[in-house]
Amino acid sequence: MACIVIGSGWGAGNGRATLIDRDERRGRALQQADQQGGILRLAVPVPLRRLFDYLPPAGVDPASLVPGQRLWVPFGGRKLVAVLVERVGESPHENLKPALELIDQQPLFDARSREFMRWAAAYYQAPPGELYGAALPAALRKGKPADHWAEQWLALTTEGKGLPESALARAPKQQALLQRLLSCGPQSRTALRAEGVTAAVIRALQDRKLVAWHSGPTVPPPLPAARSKTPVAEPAAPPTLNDEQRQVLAEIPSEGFSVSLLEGTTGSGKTEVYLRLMERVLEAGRQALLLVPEIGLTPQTLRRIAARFPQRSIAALHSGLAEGERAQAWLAAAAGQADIVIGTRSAILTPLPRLGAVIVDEEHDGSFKQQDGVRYSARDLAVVLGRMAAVPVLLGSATPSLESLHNALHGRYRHLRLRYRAGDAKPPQIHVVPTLGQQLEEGFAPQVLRHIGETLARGEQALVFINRRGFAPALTCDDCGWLADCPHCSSKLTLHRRERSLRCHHCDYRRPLVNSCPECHSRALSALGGGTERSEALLAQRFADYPVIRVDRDTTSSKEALDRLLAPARDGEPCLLLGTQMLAKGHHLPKVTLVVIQDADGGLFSADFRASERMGQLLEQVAGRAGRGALAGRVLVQSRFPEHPLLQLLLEKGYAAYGRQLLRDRAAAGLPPVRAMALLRAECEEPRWAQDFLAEARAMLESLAPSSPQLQYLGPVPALLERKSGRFRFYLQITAEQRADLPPLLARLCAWAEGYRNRRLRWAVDMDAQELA
DNA sequence: AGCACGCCGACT
DNA sequence: GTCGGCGTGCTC
Repeated sequence: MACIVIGSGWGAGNGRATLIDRDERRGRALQQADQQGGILRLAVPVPLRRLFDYLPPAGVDPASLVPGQRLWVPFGGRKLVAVLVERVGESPHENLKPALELIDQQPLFDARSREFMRWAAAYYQAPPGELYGAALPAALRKGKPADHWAEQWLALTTEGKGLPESALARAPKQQALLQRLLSCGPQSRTALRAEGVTAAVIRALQDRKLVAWHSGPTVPPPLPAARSKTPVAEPAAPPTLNDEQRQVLAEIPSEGFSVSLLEGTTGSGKTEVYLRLMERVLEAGRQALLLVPEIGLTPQTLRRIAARFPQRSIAALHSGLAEGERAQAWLAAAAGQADIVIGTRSAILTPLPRLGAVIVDEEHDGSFKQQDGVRYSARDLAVVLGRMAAVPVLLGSATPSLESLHNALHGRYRHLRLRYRAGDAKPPQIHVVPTLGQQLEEGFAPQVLRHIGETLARGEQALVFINRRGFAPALTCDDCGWLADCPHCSSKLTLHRRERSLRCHHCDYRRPLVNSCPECHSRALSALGGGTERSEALLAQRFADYPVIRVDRDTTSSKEALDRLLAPARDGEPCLLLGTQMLAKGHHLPKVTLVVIQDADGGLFSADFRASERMGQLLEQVAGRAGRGALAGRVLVQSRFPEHPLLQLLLEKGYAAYGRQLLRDRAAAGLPPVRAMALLRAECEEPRWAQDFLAEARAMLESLAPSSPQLQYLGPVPALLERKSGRFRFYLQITAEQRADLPPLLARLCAWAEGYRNRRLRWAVDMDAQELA
């Protein structure tokens, strides 16, 4: 019998439509009343936009199968870890296979988390199995048992609790630990290890049967009341709030769903607002989730929060963790044990049963949008999660994304502002330095070099921002005009002089540097343009008496390396920092009083409509580096077009006014966030095939939903980088007045594309795409 | 995605 | 005669 599947992407057997079908189903339901929910509907980690039905594994009591657990399942000749999403009474499929083995006794994903995943999969057209895969840490994704990683908690036994305070006077370390357990409740093994409590001390108390280890979920999180008296470590004294901060906090509701956009200048004390909101959440006995950009999860950030909440269990989820540590932190979060969960993008997918608030720091940051695989935006999902959990969401930034600004200006988000820099820091003075017609030295105007020299001579620090790494972005032959380009991409090779190589920044191609032209053998080769390496050479020679520190992906392999590089700058000695975006964010460098932006023009004339937004954010963030301490800051912006109205607006009125103007431009052009946008991307070694696929997709869509003011199509158009790693890339752009119109349309599009026969073609649907690259 | 099955070229 | 290329189809 034909089964009509409604195009929700969750096709396994819902949506039978006719009366006859309904009658039949009633009959079947009666027949199967005794095995209600006897079929398991699972998310299997394959790139297919549907769930798969199985029978319970042999020898497992069906009553012990609960949605949210993992099971091993046979799948087309292999064995995979799947997540039980729901139990159903019947399946449209015949010959269901039994699952192989139940992995978890306790479910890992609670009901709200599963509903959240369902929503996200439908919105982003993501295969549910891949979304669950993205949520799980690697160890659990591979089927490792959860209890293996569960946190161990040290707790007092009944005898231990009954002990007088004066006990063990001759063993001060044991006494201190007992006191700690008495006043703070059970302590995790990691916390104790971090504080230097030795195994010998614990063993001694264990032998006296005063304390015992418990694993993971069996120990409930200690009650807040039990911890507040006699804390072992005195919490770092919270700074007093200024009037603005107090007012902002008063406006963030404690209960129920709300979204607040906190637009706060660099140094205005956003972090303190986050900490106070977290405090409020923790006091209510709930979990706080803090999302930070990839670069923002530094040991300092963690230390600051740990120092503020010494009694609380904090789970940090980031890529730097070993597999086991990550699984442990994730499980602590999912079991509701961790009070504070801090993480990058994927942390939004972690189940948090006691969630009390979601905070997104630097919400404009591009790293919140996943660029491959499941293309979700953690910032946007934070708002969805807040709605589902009925808790407040706080989005913070000095330079809000136009998406959030748009929502705030339309009253969908509360718009909160922090305008004053805390302490006595003053806002920096910004000047444009015209470069057209000037005699530049490796891209620097003479007066800029003079200012750098004066700054260093005063014993202060200068920061030079250059948007390009390497020595030069192109190498050419002066005699025949040969240009070194990438054999796999439509791009030029970047010259790296130290490495003596030519490298493509879009794929992993690299070749040794040549010193004569491969075409005409002329030795007259010229490096065109400049990057960080070239500027470093000039500045190091010009300011030889001072350390010149270059920070880009080539000098800085890890967060630790960045920390090490920046150490002299933090010590406050006069030095010159130069680098790429990496330098723009987060580091507190009070001795920096001069910031130079070598070239602001890239953002003014780009084919990517978001370039101007990013340029404004970058400029504001970089300028925020100047004068964070007591010293006044100065920002010099080099531009060939000092009169450009956008640049003028940004420099004279600041990012707030600039952002509003960009929003008006986006509205006029019918672009996001004023209209919703999705892309169908296609790439193929044979460009014709990608274009044909997209053209057919467009024809299919137009027959389904004709183009109108509400819904518009553009394309196929070539991507900004037309060829990458040997594949030609094109996209079809779909914009809609109503965001909600897109997901159902995209579901039909995916259903169509899944049936498209061309194995060499790769395609992807990108809802709310951030890059046209 | 992965893995089977299937049908045409150069090799122990 | 087979080993193996990758095109096609399927995974509850």
